[in-house]
Amino acid sequence: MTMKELAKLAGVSPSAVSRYLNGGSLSEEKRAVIRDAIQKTGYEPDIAAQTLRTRTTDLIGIVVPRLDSEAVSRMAAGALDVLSREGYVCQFAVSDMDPEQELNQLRLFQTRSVAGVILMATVCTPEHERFLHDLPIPAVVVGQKFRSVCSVYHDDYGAALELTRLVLRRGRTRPVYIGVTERDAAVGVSRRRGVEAGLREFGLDAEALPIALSDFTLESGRAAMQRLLAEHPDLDAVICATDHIAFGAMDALRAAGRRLPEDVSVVGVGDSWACDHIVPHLTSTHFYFRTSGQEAARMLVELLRSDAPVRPIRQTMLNYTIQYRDSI
Amino acid sequence: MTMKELAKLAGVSPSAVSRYLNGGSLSEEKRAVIRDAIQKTGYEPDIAAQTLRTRTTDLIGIVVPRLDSEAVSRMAAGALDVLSREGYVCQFAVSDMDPEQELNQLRLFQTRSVAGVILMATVCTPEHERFLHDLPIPAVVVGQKFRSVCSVYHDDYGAALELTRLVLRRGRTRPVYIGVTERDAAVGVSRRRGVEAGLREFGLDAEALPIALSDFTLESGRAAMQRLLAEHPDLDAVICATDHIAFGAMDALRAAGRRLPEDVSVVGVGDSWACDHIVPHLTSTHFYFRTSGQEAARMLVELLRSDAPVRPIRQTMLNYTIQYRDSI
DNA sequence: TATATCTATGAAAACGATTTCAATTCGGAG
DNA sequence: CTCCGAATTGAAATCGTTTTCATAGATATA
Repeated sequence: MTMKELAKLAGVSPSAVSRYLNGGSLSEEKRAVIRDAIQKTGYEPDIAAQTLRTRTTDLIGIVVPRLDSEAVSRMAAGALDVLSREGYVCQFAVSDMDPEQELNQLRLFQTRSVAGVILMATVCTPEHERFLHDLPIPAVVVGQKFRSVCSVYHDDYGAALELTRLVLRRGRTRPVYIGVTERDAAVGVSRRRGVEAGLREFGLDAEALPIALSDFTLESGRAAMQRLLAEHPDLDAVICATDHIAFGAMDALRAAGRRLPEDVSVVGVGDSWACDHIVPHLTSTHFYFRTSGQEAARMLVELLRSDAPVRPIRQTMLNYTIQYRDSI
Repeated sequence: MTMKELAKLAGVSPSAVSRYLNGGSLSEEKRAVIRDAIQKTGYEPDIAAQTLRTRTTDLIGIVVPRLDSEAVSRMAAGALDVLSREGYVCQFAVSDMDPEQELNQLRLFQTRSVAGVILMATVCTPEHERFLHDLPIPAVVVGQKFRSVCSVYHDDYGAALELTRLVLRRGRTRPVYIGVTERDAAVGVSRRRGVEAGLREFGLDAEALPIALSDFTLESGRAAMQRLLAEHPDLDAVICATDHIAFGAMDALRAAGRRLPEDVSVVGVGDSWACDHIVPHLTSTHFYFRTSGQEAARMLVELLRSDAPVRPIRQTMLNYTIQYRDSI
């Protein structure tokens, strides 16, 4: 059923139908006739023809590092929630943690003529900044702070700082840190800096903080913990960049015969649902992942709807909540 | 840059360019000229125009009950993996566990002229069967068995049966079951039936099995456990329809002063990553969620690519692996 | 050599909407 | 009664491709 057929059936011109749908000036009688015809036929306009003609879509591209991760899926759910409520349709692509892939997927989306994109970034390189800034369509970054692009991110520094204070306040003096690659400005750099700031507050030498690097998996966290245990057997606290790393670290500590939390305090970041169910319950900071996705989506919608010639670059940092549990 | 402009620049007709891109008969010289022109201009054909003209797309719609769930996100990741590798683009929609919404979202996808759909179903009603069977585009269901639609599902019955055997073989005689709504044929019905079959194998009265209903949240599992504890204080085993329910049940049992696994055995289904990290480690069955998503995607691709007039209805049941841990 | 079958090619007709554009009608002001 | 602006209307152009269709040349078959 095309608009032409529908028009013939209603005894009007296609233009009239188009005006009916898009709100042009039209007499009440025609309006009624067309309404009836649509009612009867269940006519739906063809989206491909519309986009070809109007050169606009309600498609949003979302690039995520991976889908099967608690933090990411919560962000994605938040974004999808808001966007579909606002009438947009979301296309997802996975970058597989590869910065190059992130850009490739964004390029791919462009050729699919999406109206805007959301990127859950794992890094913040000058190339990324430039690419996103020069993108001809609105873009919002989640999870990393991009100076020249709209972004929504978490208070990584503050969360790590406060967790560190919490640990040191309990009298721990030989903390170690398990972090992730420095290429990740948010998780890799900000959280480490927060920890170092916490150490300095307590008069400790931040330069001397033993650090092991891990990726985002539990297994890798376990391995990192084992390395640290070998080098610093007298450690009495472990600050981890993510909860999963902390879970792995706890495994390794237990396997090494350390009592938790008597011998060693452990903290993570992210407040995974499991924090409350492993033993001991893991102290962590709650990050509002779903909210960050929703916020990014709202930002994007605003950019898409605004017809201002120059678009403001808006940054939103979301706060966190300390979840004090038994692991310290 | 349109095809027309590109053609003029190369000194050929638009048809020639189209033939170059789609493999029509074309002389080697023209081929070279066009290649150069595309090289130079970076021309990309317009997708909207293509779909308008050819009436085909490489868009796939995927409807999931929710995105932020371990099982779902793993399935989704598997599907996305295969589909994007095969050159398709995936649009996601959330049904929010509402069977009506599942159909609505599928309808929405149809108006967006997707080439095919994957539905992660929570129920299997006659209406769903009919709707999907009558869909003019290929469809694959994941997680539920639909007789008249291609589907990929797990061996819910077998997994529940074998877990029940495991529990009873340990000498437990007063098991209880925490399940989910019977509207969910896979999780609600098949798993319960598996448990009942297990009971009968050991000469127990399946009719007398105490059952509490829960939804898919940990909190709800905890509440269900509390109800069962109140009514059957002498229970010595809890079989749970999902791992999250089991986690909640373990919380409630511990709160009630029961020792795990000495006083009560607990088992779940799904093999959440956390099974290995809560205490006691939860015995469960591993389901190949990612594989199910991949498999569904492969099925769909096959349907899309096949030009056979009549499409076979293919069913795939995936096996499971018992993960024997300390909770029993 | 004549005829039939290919390949190579561009002009032009779709695909299904929106958006000029020009024509018509209709009030109301002069 | 005439004239002007606004509201209605449909014909036709347009968006950027793909796909006939027709034609011309080339090659193969008889």
